[in-house]
Amino acid sequence: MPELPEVETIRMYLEECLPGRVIRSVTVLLPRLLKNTSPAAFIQALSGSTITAVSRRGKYLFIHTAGPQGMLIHLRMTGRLVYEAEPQEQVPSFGRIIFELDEGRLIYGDVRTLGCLWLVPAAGSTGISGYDTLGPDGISPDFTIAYLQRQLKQCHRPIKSFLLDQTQVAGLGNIYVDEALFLAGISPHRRCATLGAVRVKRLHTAIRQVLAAGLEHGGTTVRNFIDGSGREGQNQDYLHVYGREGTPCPHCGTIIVYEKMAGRGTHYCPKCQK
DNA sequence: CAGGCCCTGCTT
DNA sequence: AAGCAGGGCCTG
Repeated sequence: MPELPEVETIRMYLEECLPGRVIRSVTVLLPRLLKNTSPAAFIQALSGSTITAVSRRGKYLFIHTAGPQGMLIHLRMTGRLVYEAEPQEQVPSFGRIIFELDEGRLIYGDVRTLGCLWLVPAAGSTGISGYDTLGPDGISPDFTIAYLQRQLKQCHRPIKSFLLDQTQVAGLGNIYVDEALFLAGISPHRRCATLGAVRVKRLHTAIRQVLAAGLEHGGTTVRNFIDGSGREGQNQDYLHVYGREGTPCPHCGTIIVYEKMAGRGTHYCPKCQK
């Protein structure tokens, strides 16, 4: 379940490898991953073009090219992008789309095949609604305390649901939301509009903190995550509540609770988080 | 607002 | 053999 830190970890690696590389050919092993184009149009548009940059907004990766079209990718649950400088004989496990480059190759792999790839215009809006409506990125300067306070004030949902909403803040997923709420001492059930200024500020700090920690540790590998070079992250060793139900809260010793909220597994300390 | 859907591999 | 993992989108 790649969230902002995992996607950014991948982006940073690809940014080292890909710019300047020419896409020689594309093999689409699983056409249904292409959401707004046929395999033929996809291959036609990208073959021969030179990759210029790799950017990220929220959990989306944007592979920019020198041509009129770029590629937008969402890894969803189990997508992965791996660059092989020296391609092996066989396609790696779960390889779904292969980009042969002038040097090496880029492989989009996906166990559960829930990921999405789109062909998008190089400039202007992409026409992909999930991307065009993203809120400020969780680690960007645009995501300010004032912005957070303003949005929360007019929202009556539980805070967990708000934080998972990519149009409010981009990049948080289930793991980092549970962690941020723990650090901020806020219950996932808490209604947004009832949060006072002190707690909003604490939440803002906590969001920044968990994302920074995730990045610093190369992402969180709970099940499937590997980075652009095929390595696992280390941030799972630093989680406070996610996946720790039934164990004592690191602050007060109360047993961490697990329950379903809006279809998501939710982990929190009923004593520390109010 | 909750719940279903998509998906597969691992756990129970 | 069923349950579970859940991001984003869709429906009721």
